[in-house]
Amino acid sequence: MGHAFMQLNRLVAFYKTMGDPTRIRIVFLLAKGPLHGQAIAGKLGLTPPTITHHLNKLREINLVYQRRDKNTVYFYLNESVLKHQSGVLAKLADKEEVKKMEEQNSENQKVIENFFTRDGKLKNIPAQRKKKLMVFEHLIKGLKMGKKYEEKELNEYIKQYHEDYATIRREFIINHYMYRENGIYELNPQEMWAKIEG
Amino acid sequence: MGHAFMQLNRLVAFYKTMGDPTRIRIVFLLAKGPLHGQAIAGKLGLTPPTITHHLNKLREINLVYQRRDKNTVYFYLNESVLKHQSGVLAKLADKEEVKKMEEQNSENQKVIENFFTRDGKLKNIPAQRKKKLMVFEHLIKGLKMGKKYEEKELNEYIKQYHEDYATIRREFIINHYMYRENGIYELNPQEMWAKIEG
DNA sequence: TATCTAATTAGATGATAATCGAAATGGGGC
DNA sequence: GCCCCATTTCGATTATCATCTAATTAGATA
Repeated sequence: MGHAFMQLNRLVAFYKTMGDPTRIRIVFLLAKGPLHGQAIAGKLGLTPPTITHHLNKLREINLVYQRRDKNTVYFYLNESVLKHQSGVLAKLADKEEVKKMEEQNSENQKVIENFFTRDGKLKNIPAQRKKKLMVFEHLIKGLKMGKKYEEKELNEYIKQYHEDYATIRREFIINHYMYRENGIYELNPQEMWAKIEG
Repeated sequence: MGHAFMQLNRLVAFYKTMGDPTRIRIVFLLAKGPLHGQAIAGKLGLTPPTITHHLNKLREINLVYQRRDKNTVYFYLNESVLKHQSGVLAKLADKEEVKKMEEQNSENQKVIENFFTRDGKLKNIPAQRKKKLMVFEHLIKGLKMGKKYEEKELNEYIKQYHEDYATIRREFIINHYMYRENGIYELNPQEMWAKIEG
């Protein structure tokens, strides 16, 4: 979707998951067609619990899905994810792509500079969706991954930047930067947009 | 190079290495141009020893190289490796490519069946280079990675398959499946061709 | 309901690895 | 020859993880 920010966590999770011989072999097997657990265990010479373990890892990064037939669970490869994630790093080998990313990065920075005062306050919430998201992504950088926030605590945090904490807090939820569970707010791990470089 | 066999180890090493946030960030930094160690450490907020550690890992998979200027070492990204390794898994998302691999696999199997007797002896050494390599790759599967072989021991192993152990032993060296160091033979780690599936 | 089978969970073990502070290395400049 | 500086090595710490065996779940069949 052409963002100046990247989901570093997802990318890392993908590569970490693939950095295991057993899982690579499973992916090669599934590329030829779906298989059930015991078939995989048999072909690889490993026990069923081990296969379950690895299929869980592969499912966490959305690389496999499953369908049940009677007692047997068939596992399928999700090819689009494979293609997409492999592509991210490949782009770095392409000078043109790198230049594009840099431009987007500086575009982003310009937006941030435009909408924030020199001492870090948000002047106003951008009307344009793209810019609005850039601003939100900037704001959530000050929040800690995995930490649970009381609504009051979150309001205080947002108020550092802008009066209308209620609107912004709501936008965080709408755009899936955070989620709420009985009154407690937390960053959405899947949506941890992190600037990759220092 | 269109082999039915893959360097599983190398592929896994690549993904394992990239499965770390610090190293991904280093790669993103270097994609924009070379940098020296302390610059990287500064940009990422880590200490120099940590950076050295990660650059070693990245060098092991050939993803970076370095050039020295006075006291400062500049690190460069090796783009072709990045492109190539990213491509391997991406191919699995493409039905056509998978079919090609399967065909090569079965072609390979046919060659093995043609040149070996039913009880596993090698009938003769193929004249055609491509087939010859397939046969050698089949033979070295019985050797252990990392183990050091006396010449006599290696001869014995080859003799299981074929009389002319001297020729075959020499071919192992010529084609870089093994290397020799003062009389001791060992599989070349870089050339451990492993069949990916069970 | 009893039983079979495939899959999963739980728990244990052994191995690998990210990071840091402190110390060592090694080339450059004076 | 001596000091400076970027880099590297060493050792310790802490955390993660692949794999197994044993036990459990749960759907299907009879």
